[in-house]
Amino acid sequence: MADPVVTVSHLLEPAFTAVGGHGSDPVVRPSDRADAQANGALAIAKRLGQNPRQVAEAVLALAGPALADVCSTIEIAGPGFLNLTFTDEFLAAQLAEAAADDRLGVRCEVAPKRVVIDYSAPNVAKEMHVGHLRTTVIGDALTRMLMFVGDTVIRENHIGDWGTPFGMLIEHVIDIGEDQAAAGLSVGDLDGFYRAARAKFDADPAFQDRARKRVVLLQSDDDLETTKFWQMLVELSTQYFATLYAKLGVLLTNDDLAGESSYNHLLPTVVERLESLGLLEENDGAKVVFAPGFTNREGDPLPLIVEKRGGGFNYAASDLACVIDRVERVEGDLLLYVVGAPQAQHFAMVFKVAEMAGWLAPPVQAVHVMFGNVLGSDRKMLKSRSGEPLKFAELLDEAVGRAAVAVAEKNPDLPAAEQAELARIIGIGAVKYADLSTDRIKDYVFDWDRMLAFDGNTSPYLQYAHVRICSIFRRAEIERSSIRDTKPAVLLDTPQERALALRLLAFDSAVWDTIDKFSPHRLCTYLFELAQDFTAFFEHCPVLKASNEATKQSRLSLCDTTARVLETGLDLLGIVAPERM
RNA sequence: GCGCUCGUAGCUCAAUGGAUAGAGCACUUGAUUACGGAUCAAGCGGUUAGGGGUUCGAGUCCCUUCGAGCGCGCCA
Repeated sequence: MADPVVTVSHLLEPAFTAVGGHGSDPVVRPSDRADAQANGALAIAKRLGQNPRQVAEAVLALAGPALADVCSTIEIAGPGFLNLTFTDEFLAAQLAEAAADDRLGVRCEVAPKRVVIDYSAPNVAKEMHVGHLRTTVIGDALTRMLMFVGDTVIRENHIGDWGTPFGMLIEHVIDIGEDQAAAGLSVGDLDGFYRAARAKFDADPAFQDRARKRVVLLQSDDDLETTKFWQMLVELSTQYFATLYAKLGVLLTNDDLAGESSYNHLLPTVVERLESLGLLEENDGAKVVFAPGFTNREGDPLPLIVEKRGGGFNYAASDLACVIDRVERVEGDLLLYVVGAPQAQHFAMVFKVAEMAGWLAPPVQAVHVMFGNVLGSDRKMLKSRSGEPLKFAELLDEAVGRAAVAVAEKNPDLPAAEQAELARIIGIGAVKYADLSTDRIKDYVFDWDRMLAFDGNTSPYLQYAHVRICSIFRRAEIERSSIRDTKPAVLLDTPQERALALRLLAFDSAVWDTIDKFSPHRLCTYLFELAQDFTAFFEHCPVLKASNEATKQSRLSLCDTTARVLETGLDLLGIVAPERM
């Protein structure tokens, strides 16, 4: 057990209290009712079997003198709560320190991790739909944040480029001719192509037979013609994906592709290793591993099938190979899988088996970063007007189109090219923010009007706050960087300035909070609150017409720091902060 | 049947086991000769699905009932 006095001093350490937050035992945080509240005394009281109020008083007696310089008031509030109110000088000093930092006061991980993050994962020769929106947007935001705090992040786009549908798809290519297939696929009509193949497969037994034989040829890996057609399908699809990623503005490129097929060579190894460990059992003709804790419909133990009856591999084998590859070759120590919630049981079983086999062992950790569905206003899976799954590309186009209408209305004088770029920034930002701003685990309701509104918790509201700051500097013809160079003293004379300063200092804990839980909505909430604090400041505290020069310089500094936090924060979400809109 | 994830204001959503459960939208009322009104200030709105339990303290953890969605061996 830790010495309670040590814990107490740690708890109230001024540098720690100012930013409110991140650590193995965070017990101090910003509060609306005081600048910081400390409630760790209760935990200590519990351990020692003492009265919480007495412990709080003891903490106060111990820490009070040390805090006298930085706190204007320290008081016991409630049975174990300490309320700390910081002095303006202390806050100003903390803010100056944060503003001078490229990371705006966000501390880097002491021991950077090597993170492998698996996200997006569309299927070859299949259209991306809204389901891919969440994994792509969430995965990308997490990637940016982990990189920001110093981790090494390896992106892997586990595209579906293998499996039984490819027999059917390749036969369809052969039927309609290579050129026509290429023409159809390159315009991005992946669904039409897939549907045509599927229809033939369902209707024509002879075609089915050809498709099955073609799968065997593909998997035997030595039929040049089959491989050529397969490569063509993969290449055309990935080119199409790349255009969508560029449109969406995510970090993924073709360099990040790590399709299922790339683990084929490891599949026999998976079986061999499981076999030699004695984990593999024959069951109903298949080779399986029984992981404890999983049962089927009848209440019997549920196996993870690694090798199918008759010798084929399925995605469980592929995912196990994937774990081996990511741990042993890539040397990741944190494996993130940004995949929908319906896969929860699958990943639980794969991780369990990987643990049993010793492939996943501390400190290496695998996390299924799961997420809920995107719903329409009817609370059912989001569909297009025609009732089909909404295509990713259509969704992005509509977002940009809707934003373009608003941009044209508000900025009629801007050149067309600039309007178009703004529409893209605003439309795409709105889609991403709508997705990121709610708890990923829950389903969320997709609503065009709400996400593109300029008020409420939306990206346009955040972008607008940034624009207003840029506008101040533009009007005054002051370079933002010049404020950073002169480093004026920050004065916190009004409640709005004080609230803004405290919020700016909480950027660090917002980022870490988000990373600890892999929950981007926490950063969204922070940025929204920051934008609200800023607009309140903007309304009440004239900057350029401040009553004296010192106040003006101070407020310019607050503006610049706010703009940088907004810009940086939005960038961590994959959203651009424009200078005008 | 078993399992997973949910259930918070009229609507959309927040809330590390901590103080009087907070925002936004909508609605009502105010504010502009200020740096972009794409705004701000205020009001209205709650038995956190129901019931037990653990705890100094529960929206949060445990049990249970109800409701919703999704999974449950050779697709991925």
